[in-house]
Amino acid sequence: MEPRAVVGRAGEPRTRLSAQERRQQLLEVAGGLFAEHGFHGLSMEQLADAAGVSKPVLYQHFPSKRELYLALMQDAIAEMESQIRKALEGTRDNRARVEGAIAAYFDFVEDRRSRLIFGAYEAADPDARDAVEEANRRTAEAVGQLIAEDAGLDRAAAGLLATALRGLATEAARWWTDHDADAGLDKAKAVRFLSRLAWRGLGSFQKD
Amino acid sequence: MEPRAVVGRAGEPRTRLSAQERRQQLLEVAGGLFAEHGFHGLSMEQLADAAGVSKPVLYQHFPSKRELYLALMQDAIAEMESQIRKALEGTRDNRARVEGAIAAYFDFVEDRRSRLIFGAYEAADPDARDAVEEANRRTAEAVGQLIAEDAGLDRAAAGLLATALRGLATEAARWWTDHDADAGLDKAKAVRFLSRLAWRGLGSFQKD
DNA sequence: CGAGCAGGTTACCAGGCGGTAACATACGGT
DNA sequence: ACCGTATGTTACCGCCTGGTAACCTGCTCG
Repeated sequence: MEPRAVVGRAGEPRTRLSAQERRQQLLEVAGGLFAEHGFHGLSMEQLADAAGVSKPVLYQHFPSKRELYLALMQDAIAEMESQIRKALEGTRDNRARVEGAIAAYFDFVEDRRSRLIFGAYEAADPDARDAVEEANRRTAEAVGQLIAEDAGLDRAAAGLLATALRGLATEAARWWTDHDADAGLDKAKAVRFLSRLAWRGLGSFQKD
Repeated sequence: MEPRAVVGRAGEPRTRLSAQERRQQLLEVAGGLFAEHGFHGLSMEQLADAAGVSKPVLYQHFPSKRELYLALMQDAIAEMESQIRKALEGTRDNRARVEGAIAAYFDFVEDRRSRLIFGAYEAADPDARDAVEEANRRTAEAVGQLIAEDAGLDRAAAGLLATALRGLATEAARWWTDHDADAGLDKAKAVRFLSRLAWRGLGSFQKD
């Protein structure tokens, strides 16, 4: 009945955990390590060791390495989509939407699990690729619709612009997380900068 | 003395090639296949088979899989940098520079070898990651300097904007290569669209 | 013509990895 | 107290893959 000191990784206590607790712990450890080393850079044995557990325990909770990775990825994707959509739906002011969505990307990229998504482009698994592309497509669809509405563009053009904005936000966010230390530039300021860039750029397509 | 029918891949003729010819052929085949399947998705044996040759021949020309891949990647990176720099140095009109650079990204992304670069984010190899990041840093530096000059921004801000523009161009270009079929949108038009977005966005930072 | 060498092949090895069968042990209910 | 079951371990397998040693062959040139 006591919490029994759940150990993060490679800790000593070594107590038995309930199935649910163990599963949760494994998901957390796996998320971090896969994000850091990539799918091929991490073996199930390494993962088990890091979690302070033996390999078969992993297979008690997940049917295969691939499925474990995919599950983690889907989760990260869902998290990202949710944050973006929240930013888009939280207001009716398009300027605020742009800024909110960019901020959402920045927040998400700070989470190391975001690497699971970016790393997935390695074409390795078609399912992984598809999952990411589907998510991108859906958000581009949402953004594109807003753009199309107020600029009178066709779907193709709107999709292109939406994708361009996603690229702008993600790459800038990734750069920022790697360079905020040496480039005294706080997140809020960076987000404001990019919003300005994006918003003014979009302005050139305004219908009215 | 005759050309002896160099065979692209898995062809029947099976004639001996000179070391140089063979090396060149292997580089071409490897470039295509690595781009398509990724580093981990292609074995040396598969590669050898595809080239119509046995495995040791590969090792006669390249010391290891890793080095072969890295060499191909470095080559792709050099190609990309060269095209971008050409676009930036070809004119003094900044508007034309933006459009030229975006067009260069579009051209480059159409080359399937570009996948070698994007796929390299899989953190697999630190050297691969570093090579890509260095290239990105160098072009961001070049672009950032132009931006900084005409907008009076500090290095950090200029770097952020430059990175954002790179993200905009690459992601849009990748999207376009995947969707040009279903979204009747020709390249020139797409490039013009994105240039407009980028240029107007940059306008908000103009000094004067 | 015949020998030497560049170009190419077969067959193999060692190590790592995903995955599993068989066995061991802590813990809660009665 | 004790037993059943959920939890966990040791030890192993088979396969694939990067890489190599040993051997073959046909073109070229004296």
